[in-house]
Amino acid sequence: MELIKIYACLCDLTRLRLLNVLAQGPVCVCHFQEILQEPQVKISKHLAYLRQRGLVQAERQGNWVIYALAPKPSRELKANLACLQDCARENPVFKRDVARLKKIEPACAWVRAGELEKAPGQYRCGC
Amino acid sequence: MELIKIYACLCDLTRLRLLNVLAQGPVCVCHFQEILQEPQVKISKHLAYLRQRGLVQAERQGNWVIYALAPKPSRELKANLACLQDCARENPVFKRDVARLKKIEPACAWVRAGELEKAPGQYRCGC
DNA sequence: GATTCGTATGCTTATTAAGGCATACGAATT
DNA sequence: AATTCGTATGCCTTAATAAGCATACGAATC
Repeated sequence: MELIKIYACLCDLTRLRLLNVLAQGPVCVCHFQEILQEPQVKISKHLAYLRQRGLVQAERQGNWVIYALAPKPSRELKANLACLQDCARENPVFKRDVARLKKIEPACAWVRAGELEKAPGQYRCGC
Repeated sequence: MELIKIYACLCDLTRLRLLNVLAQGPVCVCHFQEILQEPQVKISKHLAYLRQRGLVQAERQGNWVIYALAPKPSRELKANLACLQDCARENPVFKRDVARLKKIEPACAWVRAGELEKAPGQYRCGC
């Protein structure tokens, strides 16, 4: 059942943090490392977990892989992500993550825009 | 974190069904068996799981143990139970459970009211 | 006191998942 | 071609969980 799958995705702190950040917009893996302060393997595996279950989408842009929330969420998923957003609003961990996101926002926007193709020789992320 | 605990409780179909039924009011274990059509051990263990994590409350009345939703749910719990109710509304499994509940409603009400004390010799549940 | 009923718990087996380490991969650079 | 960067995956260990069977428990009955 769809609902079970969703709740299974939500019952891990790392995944909750990932989804909370993604609610702000697409983010690449290295930025997640910076924001969550967690090792790359951990981030990558949880993103794979979410992707396999359809909560999240990945798109490669050069060296980076940019993740985003699923484009056409089911009713259940939409409702639960909204609920999570509501619950996360007052939580220090989630708030801190979003704060860190805002700090590196320029880099994220740059990556999201796909401008790397226009900027050869600058394939370093800076994370 | 509170949220993780909640989602862990929600990521099992049996527990989801239990909570959905409990949203209608207190129910005793044997009625759960009738409603969910699942063996007693399964029901009992999942109820214990929910109770240990504070989502649910148990009260003994004679031979029966009557379960109810936690009296003072946290903001997160309240939000997620509401979300579950919303998502469950259109699901055939959940709808069927509630329908079965309505069918045996009289017996449930009788048990809930604690009238067993006034009716000695009738300790049989009828499930 | 022995039995019955409704419920809970201990034990076992199988599945799933988390975390970390090492390594593989594709793309871009030199 | 070799290297570097960002990312993914295989393997391992450990822990958590689900399910079922057998059995224990408390309360009520006989």
